[in-house]
Amino acid sequence: MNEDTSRKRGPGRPRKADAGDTKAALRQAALRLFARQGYAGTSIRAIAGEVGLSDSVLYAHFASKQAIFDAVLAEYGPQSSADALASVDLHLADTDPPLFLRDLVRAFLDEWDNRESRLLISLMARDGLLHGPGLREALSVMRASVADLFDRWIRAGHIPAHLGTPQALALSFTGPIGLTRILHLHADAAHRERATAREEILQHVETFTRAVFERGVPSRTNPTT
Amino acid sequence: MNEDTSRKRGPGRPRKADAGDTKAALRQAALRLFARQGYAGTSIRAIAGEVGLSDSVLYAHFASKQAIFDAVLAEYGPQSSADALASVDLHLADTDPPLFLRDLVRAFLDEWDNRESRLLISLMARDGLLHGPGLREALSVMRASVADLFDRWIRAGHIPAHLGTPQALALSFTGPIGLTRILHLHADAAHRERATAREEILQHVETFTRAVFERGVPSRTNPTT
DNA sequence: ATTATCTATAGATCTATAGATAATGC
DNA sequence: ATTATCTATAGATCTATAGATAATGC
Repeated sequence: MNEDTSRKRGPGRPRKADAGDTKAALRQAALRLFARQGYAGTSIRAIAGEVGLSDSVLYAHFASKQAIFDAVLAEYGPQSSADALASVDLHLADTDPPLFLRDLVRAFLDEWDNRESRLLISLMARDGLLHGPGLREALSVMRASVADLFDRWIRAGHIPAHLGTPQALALSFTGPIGLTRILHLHADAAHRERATAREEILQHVETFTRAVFERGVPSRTNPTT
Repeated sequence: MNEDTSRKRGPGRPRKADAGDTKAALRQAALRLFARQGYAGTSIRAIAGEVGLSDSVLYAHFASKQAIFDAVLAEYGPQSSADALASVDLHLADTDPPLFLRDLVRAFLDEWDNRESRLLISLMARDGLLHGPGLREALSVMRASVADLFDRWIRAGHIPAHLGTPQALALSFTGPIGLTRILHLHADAAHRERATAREEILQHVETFTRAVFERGVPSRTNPTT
């Protein structure tokens, strides 16, 4: 996608053929290195080196090291989760809530499994970003919208009212998903680890819907030894 | 507990009265700084400065910077959770599982709310320790023992067998707890944030037990505000 | 003699800037 | 003239070591 790094560079502006989007390449390299080694553990030199350029090139594109980090976060940071939501059939939310939740989670899992999402998780697991205001707000918005769904389902009789508040249900539902994402869907996780994580999340969704939704329950099963 | 840092130090071994446990003081300072600024973001000098000593003192107690980090992890790192388990009445596990779970979680919450546990969480939210083998193994052991409980309860008829495997139930139960701990029970969290986190965890436990346990509709336990 | 601290310093590395160089676009 | 790169370097800071200094314990 980018420059031919095997060709030796000299001073001066490169030929048009060698151009490419240097700034974007630097941002991507910075994301990779920040994710693996953290902010303080990543040097300007290392970022430039990844792209095959001289150190000082960074300062032609960004004002400072911190500015690079900010640019990375702005580009890849906590997004609105509109993408994953858009791919779900919202009609199901009223007709078949368990199926709707399953589809919703599947859509998020697809989103979370790609390389950039995983690099973002690795990045956030460093430099204290897990405890920063950005994630807190993103999660707060997310959980509120899930709580709205549960509120609707309780009032429609799909969920018994005595189980808990919509907010409590939202935490019980999203908690295992969020934890598993943070712990296992990161950049350094092997394929096997990620596959297991996805399976466990889907099993949680099944367990949760069977335990919570009114209609999914066959009348009474006697415990068999 | 430690030295009187207001007194000016000169060269040479300090008077006995000023002694204190320098190595422990250095470990504690290192934990604080590593938790707040990460490994690469914390200098030998900063650690020594926290204790009010000269930089090179570190090398009288530890072989290298990395050795300090390792010593911190060995001292404060992922412990066996024996402490929290010991304080719970194991007899309840057979007679009143929901009450047992509530007590168990309360014991963990008390443990997790102290300063050192929170510093450890902050430390792990940096330097990639959330994705390291240490935590993975600790969590694996923990989840397996919770799964054993659920297995027992399913076979004793306390939980319907159709809801899910003991492993799935263990994830559904521990997930929201673990996520909330990681996100909110850290060193920089305000008192208010932590109190809310504890409440949410306990609400999840109530919701979960009501949804999962067979006898879980003695409906009016008590109105929790 | 041993221990625990200090000062001084070597050598590496880091961020950032200054100024040179060469291709581009007008 | 502008843009995108380069080389060279300043100044700060970092880890680690060497050697001095003073209290302790035998």
